Amino acid sequence: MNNPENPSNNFIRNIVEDDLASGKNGQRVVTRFPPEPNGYLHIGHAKSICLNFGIAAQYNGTCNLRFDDTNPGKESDEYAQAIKEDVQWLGFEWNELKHASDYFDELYDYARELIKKGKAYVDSSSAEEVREMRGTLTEPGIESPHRNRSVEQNLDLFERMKNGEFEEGAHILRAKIDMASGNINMRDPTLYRIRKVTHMRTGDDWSIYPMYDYTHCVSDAMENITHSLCTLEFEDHRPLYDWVLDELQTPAHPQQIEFARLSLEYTMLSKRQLIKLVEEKQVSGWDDPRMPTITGMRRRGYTPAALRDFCERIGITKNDAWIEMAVLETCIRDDLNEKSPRRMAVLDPIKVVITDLPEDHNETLSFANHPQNESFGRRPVAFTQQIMIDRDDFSEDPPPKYQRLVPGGEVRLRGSYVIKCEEVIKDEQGNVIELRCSHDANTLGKKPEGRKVKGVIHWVSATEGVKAEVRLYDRLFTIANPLSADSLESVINKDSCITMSSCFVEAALADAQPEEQFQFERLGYFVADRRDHKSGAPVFNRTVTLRDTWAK
RNA sequence: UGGGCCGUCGCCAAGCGGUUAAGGCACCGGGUUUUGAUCCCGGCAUUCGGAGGUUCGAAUCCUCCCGGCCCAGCCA
Repeated sequence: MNNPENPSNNFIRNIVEDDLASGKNGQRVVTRFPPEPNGYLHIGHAKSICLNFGIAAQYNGTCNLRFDDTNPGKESDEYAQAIKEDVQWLGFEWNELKHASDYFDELYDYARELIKKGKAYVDSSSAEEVREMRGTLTEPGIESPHRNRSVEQNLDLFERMKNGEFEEGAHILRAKIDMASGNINMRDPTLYRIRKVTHMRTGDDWSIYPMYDYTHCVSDAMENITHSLCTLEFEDHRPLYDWVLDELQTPAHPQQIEFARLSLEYTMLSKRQLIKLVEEKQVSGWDDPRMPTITGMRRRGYTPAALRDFCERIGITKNDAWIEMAVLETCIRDDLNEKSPRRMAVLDPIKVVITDLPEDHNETLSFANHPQNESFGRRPVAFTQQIMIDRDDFSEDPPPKYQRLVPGGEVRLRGSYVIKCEEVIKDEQGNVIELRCSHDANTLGKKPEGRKVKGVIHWVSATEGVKAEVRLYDRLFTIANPLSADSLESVINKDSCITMSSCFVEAALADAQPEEQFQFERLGYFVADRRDHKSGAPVFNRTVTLRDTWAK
């Protein structure tokens, strides 16, 4: 399953393979990823993107990117541009870039065909009346008084709707199916509504816009899609998808197949709710590194390869599955472990003075950039009399099995010498402000003689290191399913973003480029922030911590 | 209560009438290690929501029951 050469099967791949074997679509596999450009893509969309583009790639097919832009007013080119960027960033190339609005003319003509066949009619009932006549889940609906208008009258009204002669809400075009159907989608669904707003592409050309259920199947057919993959909530819409294509002489009749949407613990993948987080400024924007959006994850330092691996690992089924965050984090670590050069950074510094070294001591050490891969090369690291270590790596009252620095104890400075804590300096409040240590000059690249020193801690030269800001991110919510809470606000993790503003990083990090990724040894994987990082003022985001098996 | 769908290890997920019921994550050991990281090795479902039935043989077929999800936008 983890082997890209041999991906685990899923029921959709099985269907595609069966179709290929039977010659159903003449050996063609054509899929599409059809977002509405009304928001940013999130990791749930990534699942769909990987599925659609992945199926196409695996079976020598093609995949289109199609914007489902049938609801002007909610949609914008800004979103469309962002979606294109996200899909490309994830590593996919679409065959054709399409818009549902490309088919507005054909859709209109097909609607006239439906009217002529007596399969569609203009209803002049109000929205409320339509709702009342629809019935309920358990009771059938009743037929509209306008249901039996003549073809001529319907054609005339529909044309005048198109010409903008009526106000919004005055009429709708409905399919004439079955008001008593157990499937509410078949109770004379709306095909067109009047909307007098400017469309992102067609401007004011139209005053009627087709509904999703009518548009999607026709668009799929126009593009000769073979397998139209969508999420489970559209299962009930499939009979309508098929009804429309059965009534019309479209070039093809694609097969709609539904799979379960992604649910990821400790986050939330509802576009509506995500918009709220942005608007209410619970996060800094769509690309806040805590957001489950593609752009947010990118800024967080998640990689395209890791996200693709994640989508492969979680599988495709019809089960309502909740994926643990650990799966995602493992994918990120696996990729970054292999690809990230190592560096040292101290987030919460305590000064350490090596008292048995001259004040101007400055020794250049050579560090491997990757412990398992020599091709990463080496870098110089300055070791000086004054260094910084992380506050967590010193304790006067250590917990059991603590392997770091304690008063009178020894610890290895990574890649350097073994030091011993001789004296603890505190301020008036009793806070530790400095440690005075001695070093064993015979431990550079060698084990100390006659004793074992188990602990290894990272450090940065206090005089040669560079100041930096580091942002520590954590899960956005305190509970696995935030939508189950009374209010989102009550379950937001207040500690999900902690800014450490007086960090010390090794000099080699001053030249990092935005989006460049590193492992800060013993701390985790970090990325130079794509917006705020400057070479004179480095800013890093913690992508994910290292796996930590030490019970805290 | 109408219609549609789903139930295989803590979390995912293969499996499609004959397998000791894959694999991943998590977890628990053990080894290597100047990152408590990585890597390596080992452990982890006599059982497939439950009960009946069909069959030489059932997670796979049938029946009933139990649990869960979706649908009443002129949203997608």
